[in-house]
Amino acid sequence: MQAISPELTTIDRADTLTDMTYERLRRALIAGAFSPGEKITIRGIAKIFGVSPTPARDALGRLVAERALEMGQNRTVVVPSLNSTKLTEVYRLRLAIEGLAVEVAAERFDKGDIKELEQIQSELNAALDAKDYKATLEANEKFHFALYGAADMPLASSMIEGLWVQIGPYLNLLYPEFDRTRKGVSAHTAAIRALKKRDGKAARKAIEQDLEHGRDLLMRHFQAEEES
Amino acid sequence: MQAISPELTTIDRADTLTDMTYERLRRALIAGAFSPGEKITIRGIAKIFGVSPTPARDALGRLVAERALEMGQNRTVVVPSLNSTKLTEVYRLRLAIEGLAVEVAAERFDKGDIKELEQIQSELNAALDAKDYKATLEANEKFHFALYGAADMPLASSMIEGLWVQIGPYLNLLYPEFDRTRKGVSAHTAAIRALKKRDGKAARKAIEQDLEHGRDLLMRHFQAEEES
DNA sequence: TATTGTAATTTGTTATAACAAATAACATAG
DNA sequence: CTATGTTATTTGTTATAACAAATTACAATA
Repeated sequence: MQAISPELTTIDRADTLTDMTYERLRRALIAGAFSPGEKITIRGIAKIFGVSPTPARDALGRLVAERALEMGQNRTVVVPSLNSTKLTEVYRLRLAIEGLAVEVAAERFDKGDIKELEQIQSELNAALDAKDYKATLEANEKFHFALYGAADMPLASSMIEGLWVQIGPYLNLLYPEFDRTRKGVSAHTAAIRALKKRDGKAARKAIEQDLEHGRDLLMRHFQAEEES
Repeated sequence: MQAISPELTTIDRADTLTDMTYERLRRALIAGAFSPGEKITIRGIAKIFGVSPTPARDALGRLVAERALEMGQNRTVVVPSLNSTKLTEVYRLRLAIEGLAVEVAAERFDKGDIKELEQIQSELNAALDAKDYKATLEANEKFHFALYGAADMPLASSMIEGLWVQIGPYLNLLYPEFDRTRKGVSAHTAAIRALKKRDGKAARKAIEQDLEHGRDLLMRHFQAEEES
């Protein structure tokens, strides 16, 4: 009954208001539009996005379930704040899960995937040269998720996304240090080189160094802050 | 203002209907009360637990967000079914995350924690001797989460819980094979022995062997099924 | 001025209603 | 008997209303 033709595929139904509210809120959180510790109310979100409280509540519930937001003791939703303890846990998990994903992805990486990765990396370099940090962050995110996507591990991908939301608002802190040393760039090129050779262990090492570099920069920042 | 006395602590407010519906549904899923592929409706859940559609919908949304349930294309919620591909991913993640948690836990394990673990293990042995598989599964779950809890990694714990929900309904399939060889028991005792010596690597190895044993049993079952 | 008690407001929770889409049931035509 | 079109029912989505708990605003008191 299903016609096999590129013109005659199933129509994907429009997103629900809940889906759209969720996605917009999620992007806003990663972009750092809300401050850590800030309270987020159902009616407030509903007013911002022009929807009724129901989809706003659904979206908040979803974000709390995946720990992108925290449920306070009085059932008020707050933007979680990072400290060095939580940062340590996030990076231990990132190293474990993203490291695993890279290793698995390396087995399946083909010529086309490499091409795409190199394309993204040149975008990243261009953004870095232009001192456009926002574009740099976006390209960095694209790079990592293009890599992990090749592993074909949907559960791992959604876990990784959850971890990124935790630290997303803080990634701006990596600059301009990240630009100065460009250790991230060399780690990415090392990863590409390893993937070409289908060397999963080496690719994992490269991504681990990329992550550890970012972790150390963030950690230095938090420890300096927590002393005061 | 906060009085420091065991009698004068904050009153923890009662769970909401959403919380209770969520928890009951979650336990029911792990216990295998629903068949894989079965559709779960908002009003159906509402009727079962005697609540209005709102908390039922909230609970379903939460379970979908943490992938314990799947959202079908027509927005109907269905109980996910396992196959060998998904099983492979779940166990890769379990080895990575639970392995990490054990290693971290080993650093902080104290005498009291060991005592508790040995207590749970003797419960497990007794249940196994009595051929009470339900109690065995419960003790096994307690053992693992007591172990991971000591790592003090809340994000990791909730991720692990999410992975357990995926395979929960299938763990019954491990018996009676698990009873016959009792490889699980020897892996647990090896883990306890390693924890006493504060040897994180060895403890990780022991838990990895425990998981791999279970994985292999399940994998054999799925592959036999998928041939037909 | 600082603290306390009260009133007003805001908040989360839950139930209900209305609607559109999806599914099931059924009758009709070939 | 099978395939099709129609109707009825069930379903998810969304908005709204009512309530209790939490928060805030504010006045009265010390």
